[in-house]
Amino acid sequence: MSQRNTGVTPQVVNAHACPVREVLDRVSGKWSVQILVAAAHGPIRFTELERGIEGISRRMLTLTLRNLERDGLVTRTVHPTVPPRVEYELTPVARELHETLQRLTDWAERNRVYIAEARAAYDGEREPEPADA
Amino acid sequence: MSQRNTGVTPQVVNAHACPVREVLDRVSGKWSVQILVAAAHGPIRFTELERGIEGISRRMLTLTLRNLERDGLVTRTVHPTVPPRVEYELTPVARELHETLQRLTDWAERNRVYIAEARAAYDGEREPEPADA
DNA sequence: CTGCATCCGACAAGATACTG
DNA sequence: CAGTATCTTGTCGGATGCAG
Repeated sequence: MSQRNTGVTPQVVNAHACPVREVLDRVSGKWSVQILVAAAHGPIRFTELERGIEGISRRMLTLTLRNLERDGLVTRTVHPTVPPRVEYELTPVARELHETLQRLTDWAERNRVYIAEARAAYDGEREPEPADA
Repeated sequence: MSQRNTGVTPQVVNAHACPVREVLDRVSGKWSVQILVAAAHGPIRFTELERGIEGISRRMLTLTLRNLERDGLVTRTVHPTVPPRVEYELTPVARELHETLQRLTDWAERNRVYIAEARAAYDGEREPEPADA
């Protein structure tokens, strides 16, 4: 109970009725998906992820990685060399997820413009003073 | 600039490099998906949603609905009757999304156990004192 | 019935600094 | 190189009350 909960994962979470939310909660972290994508090409090192993701902090990288590992989505392999070398790799399950996410991407791509326009239209109706200063 | 931002939507959002995140951000709201699901069967009224979703507050229902409307995912139809009657319905684009989300659900269903076990195992390794009080 | 405004708590995530 | 610990902040979401 005195767990400080350092971040990211909803540990206690109320039982989800809906399985969709269950997935989303797991992937909804700000960085989870990007890590999944970055690691999709094959084993990748901590620092490579850090530099590859642009904007992520060490903390969030570690945290998110831990959660993915916890859920069995990535494996962590420590090579006991002189300069520590740790590699992360997607598990088969995560690869499936990655493919599914791909579908979402496709949807996003297809409808990006539609949505952007919908937003613009909606926002435009409410702030009808773009005339000038 | 003096927008108070009442909640939910990341208005200003930093340009997302990754389209996946774009979708997720749009759907990652705590209630977005459930509303999408609830409305998938056809036009549905505000109160019906409120009672059907269990646990959602009026505030969040309204806000999430607004966002979905803004993104062109739901349509809002006001029937000018004596007791106001408003119906929400998914747009075709949202229906596509709904189908895609279905894939995610399937993935979740298939691997629910796997993940649960992975978690249990991971957590178990770190708290090896379940002996007794 | 449908919806907005305000206040407030919880938690994810950023910044920074320190270690094996 | 690969983390961990602490502090702070931003934002989501809950509670409540008012209104067309």
